[in-house]
Amino acid sequence: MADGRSRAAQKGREMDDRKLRILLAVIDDYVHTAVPVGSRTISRKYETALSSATIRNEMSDLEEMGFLEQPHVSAGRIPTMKAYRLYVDSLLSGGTQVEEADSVREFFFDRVRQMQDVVESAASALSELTRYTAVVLMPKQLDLKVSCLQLVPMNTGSALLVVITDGGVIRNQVIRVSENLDSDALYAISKVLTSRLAGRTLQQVTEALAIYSRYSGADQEVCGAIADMASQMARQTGTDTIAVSGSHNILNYPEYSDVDKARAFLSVLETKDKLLSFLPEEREGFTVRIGPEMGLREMADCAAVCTSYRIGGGHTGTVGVIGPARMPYGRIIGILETVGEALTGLMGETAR
Amino acid sequence: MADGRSRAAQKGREMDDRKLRILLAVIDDYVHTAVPVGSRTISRKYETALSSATIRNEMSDLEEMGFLEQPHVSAGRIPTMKAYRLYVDSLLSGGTQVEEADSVREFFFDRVRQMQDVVESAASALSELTRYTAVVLMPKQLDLKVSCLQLVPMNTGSALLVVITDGGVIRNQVIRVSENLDSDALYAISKVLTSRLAGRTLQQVTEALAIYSRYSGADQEVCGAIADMASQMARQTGTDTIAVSGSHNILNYPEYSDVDKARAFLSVLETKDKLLSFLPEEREGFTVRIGPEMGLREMADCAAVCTSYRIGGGHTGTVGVIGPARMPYGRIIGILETVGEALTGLMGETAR
DNA sequence: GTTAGCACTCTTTGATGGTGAGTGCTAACT
DNA sequence: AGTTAGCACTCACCATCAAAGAGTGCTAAC
Repeated sequence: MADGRSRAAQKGREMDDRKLRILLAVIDDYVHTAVPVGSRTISRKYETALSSATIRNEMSDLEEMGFLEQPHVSAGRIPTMKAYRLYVDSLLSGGTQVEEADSVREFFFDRVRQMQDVVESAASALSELTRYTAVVLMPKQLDLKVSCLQLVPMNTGSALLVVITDGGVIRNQVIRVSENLDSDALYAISKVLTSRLAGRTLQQVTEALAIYSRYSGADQEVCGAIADMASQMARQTGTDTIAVSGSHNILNYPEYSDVDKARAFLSVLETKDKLLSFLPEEREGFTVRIGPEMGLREMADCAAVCTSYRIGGGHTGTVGVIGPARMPYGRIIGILETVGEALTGLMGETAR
Repeated sequence: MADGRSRAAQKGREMDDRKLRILLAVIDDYVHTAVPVGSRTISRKYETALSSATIRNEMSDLEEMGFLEQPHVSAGRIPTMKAYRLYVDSLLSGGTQVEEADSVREFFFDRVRQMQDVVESAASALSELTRYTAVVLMPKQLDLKVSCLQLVPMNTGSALLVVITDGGVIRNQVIRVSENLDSDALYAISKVLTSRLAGRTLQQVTEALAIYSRYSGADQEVCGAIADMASQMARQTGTDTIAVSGSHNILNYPEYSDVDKARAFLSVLETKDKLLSFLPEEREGFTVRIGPEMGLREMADCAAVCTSYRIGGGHTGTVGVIGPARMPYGRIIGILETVGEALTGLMGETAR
């Protein structure tokens, strides 16, 4: 029994180069066909030098090692979550191929560029490119500082309040103002407001205005509206803003030909909390969650590939792709890298 | 043969009150259960005074008249598109019940209100309330007139250009400006621009700026950007802006338990042209397209219920619900009425 | 260490027969 | 005449069963 642990007996249980090649071949084939892959397939399509029997032996070992499994005893093998994990890890350690950079950029240029818009078109571009579900998360920005406030006249009695923050986040809202304020008067108010409030966080603006409005009788109305908006912005930028696109792409994949499964998947995407639960905290590089790592029963056979992008002020957002565990990770990571870079670029531009 | 057309022979083919009641009962039952309904069901649940045999005779007549059909010879009956049409027409001629007004309004109030946002939250509210797919169309506005242009300083070298039109449509974009323009200088430019351009349509603004920029050397950059934006806005507001929400609700209904059907449905929603093809031109009241009236093979067993809402300037947008032909039209129409009114209210507010 | 051969397993597919819901028709009833 | 009971008939649905095919594990030979 003691030599059950000897080198010879262990031999079959160690990962060697050939085993790895076979495993990758199985993964590759399964990713494309979604059909359990048999030894003969590998023998003919990938390792033509080896016979199916040899492959069979190796696959048997790989199964014992936990990288493959059989849906039933006489079907081919399919990769386990552990196999995908290995596969992804090997991808991430090497460099990733970037080929689709051009088409990615094309997707962006035609569109209006403002924070929200950018986030949405990024999601839509990403889902179209990958044919999976794309998620883009706007960074939380609890410490946004106001850099400019301006009132733009609309009709008499109403004006558009524009707030610009250092992160480049722009928000505007229509407010009611006293009817005898013309364009110049509004501008004068804007200047005063900006000089007093610039550099403060949204939270501080809310507080400051509560005090300020006591002293200025006439503009009380305006101050109230601004305070409202500031606190609303603070709330909004403190919460996560999410853009999801291409959620129905999931229907293209046979693992979701069961409508109930598809519905479960889609309903997770609708539930902000659940969605956030498996999107990683901001961090460098790529994060890949596979199967149980997602932490949700409904997502037990899914995977999520995420990366982060930067906007001004040290804030980072998250962008990712969600699909069945059987995904072409290499391609996804390549696309995601480009999209992440494009986002960093565009957000920078908007923010500057 | 001539008296084959006599009153007696025709008798069974005329719609009388009892036939109508039975037809409505079949529709009602089928709408809720999605199962072909048999004579016995009607006899027990609806027309308890009549025996199943009598119902059977009437249903047979109704089938001959084209209001009912049998999926196969010994199944119950299901309503035809013609039946839904009759049903909807009778609903529309009477008043509609509005019960859910409160919950509709609640849905709106928490949200940011700006044109685009309003349209989107309307779609989302509508789909959540009805559990069907909701579509909201922003009105085309080819004749929008600029009422105000203003440059708001951001960092040095860039400014936010805000354009306000008479329809209340607000658009803003970051543009680069000469670095030695401070807040006051930008305001001065804004005043000049507004005074020269106010009242013109976006198209005219584009043209005017092409000329104007020849004379003013320094601000050429700014003018170019404005011209760009104006033409972009003109293009955008000339095109239809569509918000679709709850498209996956379709999966809740058994007629779409076939994934291929669901996919076909969803892909229509993604194709702007197809989507627009069955949304009615602006018109008063409710429009209901049923089955073949949709004009798309993929939508042959669907229905769309639409109504319109008004924004300032005589423009009207469209809001609608899409689902299987088997829909609780009464409820849908009620909800749609409230949403339409709410939209008219909110858009008015934004626009004023 | 690799491969050919073979028995075995288990899904898939198609055919078969029974069951039940629902109909149409006829004859009797009001 | 309109309504109802009764009955034969049809057809989807379901379970059962057998044949086919794909793929494996094991053994023996190379």
